Amino acid sequence: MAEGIAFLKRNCICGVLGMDYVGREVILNGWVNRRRDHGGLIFVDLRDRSGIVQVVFDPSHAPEAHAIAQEVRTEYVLAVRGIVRKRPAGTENPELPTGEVEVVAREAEVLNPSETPPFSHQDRTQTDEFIRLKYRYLDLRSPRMQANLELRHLAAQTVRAFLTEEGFWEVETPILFKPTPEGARDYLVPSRVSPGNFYALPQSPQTLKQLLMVAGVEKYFQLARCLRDEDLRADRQPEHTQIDMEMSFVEPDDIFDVVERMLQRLFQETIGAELKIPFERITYAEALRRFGTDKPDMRFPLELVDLTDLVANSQFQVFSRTVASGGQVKGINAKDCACYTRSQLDNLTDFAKQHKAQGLVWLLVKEGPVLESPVAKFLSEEEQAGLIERFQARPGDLLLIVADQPAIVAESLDWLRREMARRMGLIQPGAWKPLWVVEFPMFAWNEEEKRWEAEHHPFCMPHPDDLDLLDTDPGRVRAQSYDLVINGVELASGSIRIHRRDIQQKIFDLLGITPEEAEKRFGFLLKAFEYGAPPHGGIAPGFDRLVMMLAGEENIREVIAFPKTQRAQCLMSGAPCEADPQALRELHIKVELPPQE
RNA sequence: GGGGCUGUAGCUCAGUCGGUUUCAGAGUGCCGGCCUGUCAAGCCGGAGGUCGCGGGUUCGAGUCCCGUCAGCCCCGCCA
Repeated sequence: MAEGIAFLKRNCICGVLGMDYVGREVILNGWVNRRRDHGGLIFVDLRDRSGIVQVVFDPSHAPEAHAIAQEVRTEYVLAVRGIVRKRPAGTENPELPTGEVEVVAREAEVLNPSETPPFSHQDRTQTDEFIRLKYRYLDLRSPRMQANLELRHLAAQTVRAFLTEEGFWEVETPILFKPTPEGARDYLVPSRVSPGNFYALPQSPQTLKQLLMVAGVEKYFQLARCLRDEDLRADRQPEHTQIDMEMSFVEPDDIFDVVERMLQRLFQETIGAELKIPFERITYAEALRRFGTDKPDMRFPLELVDLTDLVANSQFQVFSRTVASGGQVKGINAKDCACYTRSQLDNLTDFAKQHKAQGLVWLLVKEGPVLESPVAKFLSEEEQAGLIERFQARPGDLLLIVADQPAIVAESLDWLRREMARRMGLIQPGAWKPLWVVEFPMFAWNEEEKRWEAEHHPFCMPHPDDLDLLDTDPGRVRAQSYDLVINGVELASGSIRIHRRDIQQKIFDLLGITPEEAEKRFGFLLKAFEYGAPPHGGIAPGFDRLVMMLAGEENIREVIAFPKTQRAQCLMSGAPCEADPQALRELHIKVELPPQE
């Protein structure tokens, strides 16, 4: 081997060292995690991916190695040859997995020095994310990020192993493709050899996986990168990974079954958590009625109670007028919260108003039970008794009521319900409550554009009982679609697809997609469906969100090696950046920016 | 496209009412010295700042106002 390249190569890793290694000579390679210079003895905590071990440099035993240890600094890459020995009595470090032993250095070699790092994961402070992202390769050295990367890897391997056992094939689909029918903005890639034409980066492999069903693959999956040019959030990146799945000859139950067992195994093998299967199921309509949202957090009760009929003729006009104008009156019972102070109640009212409610009616349940509230005098005895009964209220409870149009009642009470669960400490740490939400509406009415839109996507199969409604009342058509919600987070979305040309045509008609447009956008798919498309369906659990959940992270960036900022930039590399003029010429692209001040 | 929070030393932050012996400060890191059992080593010393950037108000701005840039959170959008 050439001079300067040969080095003291490791034959052991740091994290495994323990009493069973005592007396052995090992060679370790790693980074200087910390150095403690006592003038005579120097201690170096050497770190590799597996962990940290203390190396002792003693000038009286190995002066040359000691001299090198004097020169090294944090994050230097170091090779050490030495003897593992039990630490002297009283100097063991119980905080460190390898803390019973240490390595007495005989020889050391600096494999590479390091600049002083701009920040250290050993600081007790939390480094600003801007700095972490700029030096992401340093940030990824932290135990937290290493653990997240490993967890993500383990999750991917578990999913692959499980689906392989179930007979799925992993098929890679192209990244350069056509716009997908998902409704988000596409990332476009210009074609050099076909001037003026563009690829779209896939928002999902939706059409391709359906083609794989036509192709007879029967069970497909892919850890698929999905790209959408939309604004970012704590749980949204421009590129994310889905466990994309599709199966032939299935009904929703078949898909639920395989996903439930997959997640059960995934939670078990990554974090040792037990998911009970089958998961609970409710319809979209029921979710909205009971929780005000299509992704309810089932870790706590606080269900919405409907009072609309009870107060329809109330003297309290906030209630009766709302009902008369087609609105609803609903509320939640916050058990044992009647002790809330006036300022706490005002604070809750503000919270409800921030989430679109016009106001919040609160009633304290006192001994009797009787209701205490500024509005109590407007409520008849029957109404008060009815409220107490309907809320199953007991002295000490706090009733929170919103009267408004149904959508606003749902939204504000959903927020209020989650906020009260937080304030009341109703969420048990480590609780997992998966839930299938089924039978989403097929269409949503776009008021601005005065037309129907697909709630999921246009290849979603309508509920068999609702096929007639396609002609008469599209708004009531339920889709054979389903979401998987865990702890209030939407984790997967899927459906049974349309494999019959006549139904597909009807859907396109309703969505206002002309035959010409359908031909242009998905002609390749429709054509394929004419050659014996099997009944099929699928689902796509969001892999980043899953890992985020398993890792207990609040932010998707913590489980992605090189994430982007909210402005979709990579602070480390500076992407996106200007293109080379020559490259633009070859692509026949002229950049025209808005005038600058 | 909109709302909110943040921006002061490499990093994490304090900086009160606009001034005066707190106005360029602390901890940590860094550099140097001492130190043979530390593990957040210790002790002594030192260097280090365009207070994000631009403009304005004022006798005087880290501090007040306007604009702008960047990061984060949220709404819209989207999964």
